Amino acid sequence: MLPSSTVENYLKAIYLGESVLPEGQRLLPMGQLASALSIAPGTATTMVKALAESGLVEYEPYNGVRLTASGEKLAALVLRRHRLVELFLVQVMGLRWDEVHDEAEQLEHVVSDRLIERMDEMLGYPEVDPHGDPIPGPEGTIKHRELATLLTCPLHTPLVVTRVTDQDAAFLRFIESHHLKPGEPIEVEARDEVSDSVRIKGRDDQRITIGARAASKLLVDQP
Amino acid sequence: MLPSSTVENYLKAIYLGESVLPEGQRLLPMGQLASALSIAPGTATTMVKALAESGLVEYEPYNGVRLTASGEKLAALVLRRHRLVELFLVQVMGLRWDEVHDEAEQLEHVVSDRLIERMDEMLGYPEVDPHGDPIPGPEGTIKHRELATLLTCPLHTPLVVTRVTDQDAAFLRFIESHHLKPGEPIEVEARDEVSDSVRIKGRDDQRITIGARAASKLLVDQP
DNA sequence: CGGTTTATTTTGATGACTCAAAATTTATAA
DNA sequence: TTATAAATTTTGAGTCATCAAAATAAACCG
Repeated sequence: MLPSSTVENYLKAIYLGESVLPEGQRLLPMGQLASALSIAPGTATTMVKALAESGLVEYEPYNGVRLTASGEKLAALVLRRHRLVELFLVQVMGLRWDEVHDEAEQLEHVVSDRLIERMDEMLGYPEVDPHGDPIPGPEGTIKHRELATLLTCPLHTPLVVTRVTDQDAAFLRFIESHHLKPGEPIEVEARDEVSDSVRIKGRDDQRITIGARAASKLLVDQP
Repeated sequence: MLPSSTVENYLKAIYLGESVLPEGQRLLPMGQLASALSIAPGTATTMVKALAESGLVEYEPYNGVRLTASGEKLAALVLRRHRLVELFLVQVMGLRWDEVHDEAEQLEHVVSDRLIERMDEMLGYPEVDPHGDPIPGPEGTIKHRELATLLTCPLHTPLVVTRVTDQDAAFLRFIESHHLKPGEPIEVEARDEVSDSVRIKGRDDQRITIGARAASKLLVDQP
């Protein structure tokens, strides 16, 4: 039984949802899953029970859902396809990084293993996609690094943007126009609780202040 | 209302089915449609009635179905995506011509206009796909040429294979291994009713005899 | 603790697509 | 022309994925 696009989307959403959960917990609440997929809560419950039947998830009524080993592998493979496709569309097809997410969202369900491996080869076995998200290997193994956000990183320290965890096209264009794409050097000059903002020194010592919400979506690393 | 993959497949099958019909007729029988799509005859009837509701086809009970102008345009655009994708997979991705049909069968339903136009551009606005099938333009216009098959072409005349109208992978590999791909020079030496076969002189004067069934799938043109 | 809010699950229905098998129509041929 | 064969349509049912709204459980708070 190969999984339907719907099942793949559920697994992917659970995978991504789990990874944002506070340490320890690891059970994704149904409400969160439902809103990630833009479906009614009742629908999520029904589908998750079916996924549990198939051994792809563990389901605890009223508590939430988590992937089993096989569910996680499947989810990682969907993510692998998604991210390789994104990178391919940018690198080979010359599409803009803000327009590839939606396209990949469709392609991830139909692209064959054969084609994906060909893309992987053409791209030189890359480790991250255009947003800095890690690309799982062909076996579904993912190497993930702990990165600080602009809210948690040290101040006045040279850093490099390495990941942008939001696929909204307008946000991505904003990031690009201010030279904050993965790879760009950056330094946090100040954070202010009251104004809910972060001041950044970027390329050519340009200053820019962004909201905490946006800042939390930029992950940085030591250069 | 954008058409579902299912609707696209019906329109494509009707389009292709119509084109093989004996002159004049132009009404595709339900049975043929059903078997082209590998579905039960009753299912075809039901769906076709729905398509007629949407104005995509004309349906005459017990006689068959034909595309309306809008249905034909939609079908041509599906075919455009299918054929551009096939050519892209061969030319850019380096896949074999016998393995791209199935992949394109999936991709044709999800690939965006943006991406298709990009492929078209990268390929230099090609007119035919790897099997010699014509690629409809972005408006759904198709330029089609009358070609003879190996059963109808003149004997002892230099010709060029220009189209192979069968997507079966084994057949395509056979064609390739005997240098009968589109572009190859060829000459029909003899036809024999009794043995139901055709003798061909190909590249380097190599002789090969194939069945009439197979011969009817090779279209040729004056060099 | 007890009442209220919030999250989750259940219930009943729907739409798109499919099948198998029965009923019907059309075509064929003796 | 009339019986038989072949093609087509109808009928009844099933699957998958979804929703809205009612019922229930859990969490929160004064």
